[in-house]
Amino acid sequence: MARTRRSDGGARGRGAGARLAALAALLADETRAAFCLALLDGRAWTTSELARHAGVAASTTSEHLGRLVEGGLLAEERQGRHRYVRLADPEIAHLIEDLAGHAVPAGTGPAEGGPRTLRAASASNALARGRTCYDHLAGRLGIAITEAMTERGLLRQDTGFALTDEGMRWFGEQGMALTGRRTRRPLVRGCLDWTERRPHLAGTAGAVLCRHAFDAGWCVRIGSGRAVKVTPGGERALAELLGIGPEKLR
Amino acid sequence: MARTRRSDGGARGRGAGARLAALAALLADETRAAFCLALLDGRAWTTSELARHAGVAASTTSEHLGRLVEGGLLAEERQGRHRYVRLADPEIAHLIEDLAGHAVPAGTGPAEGGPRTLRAASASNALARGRTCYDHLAGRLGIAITEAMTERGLLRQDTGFALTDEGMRWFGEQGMALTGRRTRRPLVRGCLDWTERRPHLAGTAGAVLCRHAFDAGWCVRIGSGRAVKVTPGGERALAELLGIGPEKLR
DNA sequence: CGCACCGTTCGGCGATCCCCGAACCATCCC
DNA sequence: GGGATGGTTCGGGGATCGCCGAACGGTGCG
Repeated sequence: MARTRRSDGGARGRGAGARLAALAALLADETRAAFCLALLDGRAWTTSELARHAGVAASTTSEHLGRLVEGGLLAEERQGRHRYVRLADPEIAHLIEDLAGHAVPAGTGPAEGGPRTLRAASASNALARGRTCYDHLAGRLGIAITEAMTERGLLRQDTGFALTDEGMRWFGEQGMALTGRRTRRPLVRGCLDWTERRPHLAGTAGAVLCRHAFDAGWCVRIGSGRAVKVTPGGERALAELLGIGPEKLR
Repeated sequence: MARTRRSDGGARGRGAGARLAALAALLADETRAAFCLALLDGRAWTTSELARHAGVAASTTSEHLGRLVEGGLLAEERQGRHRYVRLADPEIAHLIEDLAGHAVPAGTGPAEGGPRTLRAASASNALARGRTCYDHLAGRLGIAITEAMTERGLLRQDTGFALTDEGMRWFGEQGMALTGRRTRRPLVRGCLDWTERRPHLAGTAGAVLCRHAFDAGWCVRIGSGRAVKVTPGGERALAELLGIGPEKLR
């Protein structure tokens, strides 16, 4: 039951606070938060996969997913007896990344907590080396590309975050079309990398570049997670096109 | 008592979900959300002011503020018998703005809900015309400035969001120093305006410009809220410097 | 000093929330 | 058809949360 005694005060429309609270409440549960973080890999998960991942019962998962879908954070797709869910759109993904980036306890660096087991440590290393961040590249790989583009004058980060004219040409020369896209999504945006603490290329251009990197065989996914690995051919291509030395990718 | 049965899964450090949930929980209450939205005006409020604004008891307010401060969202300053609180830093302000921007119910346009009373309608109009968004200018005023700068080649929004070299020079010519600032805050960033649905200038440059606008008498605050009004002198200055016609500010 | 005011702490009430297991429905496969 | 699997619904239990009023400590002012 909604309380009604709220002062409107700001006159920005009654209930702006209530709507903000409702949105935040969707992420204010550990289990739902774990779901959203898992879905940041950009793929669609089934109910039972998420249940196993978070360690809760299937019934619990079902209810949580219902709320997340109704709240607009997730989109669902039914296939046979499976219910696939994924993040509703890149906007949402960026919002969650952003929020998660602020959720690290103050003062703790990248080593934060630290993995407990050997297996976890190696997985953590792989993620730090290269991973996808929803639909673009992050980790040292993403940073290396972003920095190299900046050094080569394709991207400027000193007065904001935008492609230069050369940068636009470069995308075209590589066969990655950026024109003619009519979406509300920004062409370029910076996305703060929580392992590297620096922005990497996101937005439509980041997504196109990521897709191209997979299509051209520059990198491949490791296992079923978000981690990606640069192939030998990818190393050559990145060195040739952007002057990225192999040591930047280790 | 924290539950311990979580699967780590992503190996991104146990408890990433828990931390995200804890952060979101701070905003997941209608009263706390109302506090944060009120504090988006960039000023420091006292406990009792916020209590009156949100329509809750002082004791309730005190407890909420304790949690928000402990969670790092708010900074506090004690002065005599008053406790002043404000948003901890511009990062936090941007995070809340961003989250609030996504909290509008899908499909509802700027008219959303609509003010109930005549007084609320006039206040709402004033806010739509011009307001501060934490420490920079928003509303039609903020958009008009941003668009004018873009048209004049001072800012480019087509391939991201960044000042051009001319833009950097322009700031210097106006006596607004942007160099020599060494903060982790980005020099320029876009901030989505929820009444206009377009980005306006934020970041350090946005804050400097806003401060200059007040110092030079281009605009003044209306009453005690976030709304601002352009002065006659401000109209002349904006027309002269950026070619902004007075109709853009109505 | 004495009064007014701001803010905090504490006890307790009511509501909500999160979880699970059990029962049930739908789908797929043999 | 029959059995296995994925997903949902429902009831209930346990914990947390948000709120208030009352009592209390500090500060400022006449």
